[in-house]
Amino acid sequence: MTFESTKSLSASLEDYLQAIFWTAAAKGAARAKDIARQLGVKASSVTGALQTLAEKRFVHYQPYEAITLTAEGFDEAARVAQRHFIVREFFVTVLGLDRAVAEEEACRTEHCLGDDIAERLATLMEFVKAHPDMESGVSQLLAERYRSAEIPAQVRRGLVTVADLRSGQKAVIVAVRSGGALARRLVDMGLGRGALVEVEGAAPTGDPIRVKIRGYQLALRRTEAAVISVVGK
Amino acid sequence: MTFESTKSLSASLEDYLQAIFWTAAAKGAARAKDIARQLGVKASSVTGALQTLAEKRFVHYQPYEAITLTAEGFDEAARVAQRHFIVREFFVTVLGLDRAVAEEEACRTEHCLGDDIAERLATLMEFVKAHPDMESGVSQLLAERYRSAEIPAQVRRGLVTVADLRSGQKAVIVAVRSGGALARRLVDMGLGRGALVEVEGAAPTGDPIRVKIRGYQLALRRTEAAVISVVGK
DNA sequence: TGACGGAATTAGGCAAGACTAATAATATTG
DNA sequence: CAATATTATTAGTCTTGCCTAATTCCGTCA
Repeated sequence: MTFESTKSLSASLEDYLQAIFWTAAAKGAARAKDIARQLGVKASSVTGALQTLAEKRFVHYQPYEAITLTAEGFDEAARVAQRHFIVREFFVTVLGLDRAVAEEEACRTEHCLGDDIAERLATLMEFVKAHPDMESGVSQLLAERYRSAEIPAQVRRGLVTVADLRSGQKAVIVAVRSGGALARRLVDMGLGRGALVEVEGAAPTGDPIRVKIRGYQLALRRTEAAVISVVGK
Repeated sequence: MTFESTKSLSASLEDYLQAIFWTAAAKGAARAKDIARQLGVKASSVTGALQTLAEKRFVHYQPYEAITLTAEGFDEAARVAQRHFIVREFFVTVLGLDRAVAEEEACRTEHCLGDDIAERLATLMEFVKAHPDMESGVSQLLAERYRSAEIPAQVRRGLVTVADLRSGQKAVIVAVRSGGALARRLVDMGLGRGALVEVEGAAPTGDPIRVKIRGYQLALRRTEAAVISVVGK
């Protein structure tokens, strides 16, 4: 028994499908050469990919003839292209990325996001566009945070702290951002780089926060928790 | 001349690094067996990956001994883990995804998003949390749109239409969502499934929209444009 | 119609990353 | 301390996806 056709496509095959999609839309059909040029691969690689896609019934392929998509191939290509489009527009309009950068990132992201997420992103984008105050609020916050190329590394450090974790969550400490005595005291308590902390709970006010580290329980003031940068699990 | 260490890691090696990161945080060091179990691979695959990671100076590795991360390995692992965390939390808190689904999607997405985008997502998430009206507005919109599992396919069709495109953008038509006479008229004008349209411009009011199709220019009323589902380029 | 040039295909190689099977090292335990 | 059990490593295979080099096909033009 042979399984000659599987539904799911690799990132690479999705790229071939998209190249055919756009070329066929513009010219009626694609030639191997067009595809090779678009994807930056050699013609022989295209032949191989076409054979695989034909086995999976996504393209009409006869050696030496023009290539077109089957109905399933068209649907599949349209889905990938739609994800690409939505993700890129989201990166540009909501996250304020440069168009060229967004395009490049979208080329990778289109292969790893499900349709479901792409649709939700589109909905979010629509919502943001419909509320100009939010659009400007977000873009202003992003702009002031990423004004300088130097900033991101600083921001990254402080993005998530023990104070941001939910009850029951575990995290690894990556830095204690505080000079002098406080930092030393925290490190002495075991709260150093690489240590695993688990948030046990917090008082209703959110202060203090009970954490567990190396088996010991500890109560941290919110101000202390907020200087401990972590990576959450 | 040999190049024994390259900076960039494959998705697979990033996974190994993360597995070591979490295990080492919990137990001080990792064993090949732990890693194999976490990643669902055989022990022999782990050995291979460790050799590669050791060459790249991301892990301290001596055959048969416990495995720990180097300083660079820790940084790299923390960055991947941070992307994972941010993306998952974004999927859950902003996009309203189920935690389990979000976790799974994050496992793939962590490898294809740049740190820059992850940070911007975190900023957006922070903004949303700080504006309860936005949070509830988005979640309400998402909830009513994805109430039923049947809906997504319907939604997908109508997500992007000719009316949503910017001037100069190209797109492929995937469906004309209109019964009877209008659909027939549009298809007769060449606006059928698979056709490439290019938006030439729109009147200041956004109506009518001038498009080019197969070399011909055409003016579409906004109501017409809005029933033509496309995939944007 | 036959020869040429460009385009496409085949054949064979290489790297990554998984696997199995066999072997070697370490741990455990009587 | 030796026998056994567990864990890790090596060796060799398979698949995917790219490559180069050699060959084959097709259209054009003299």
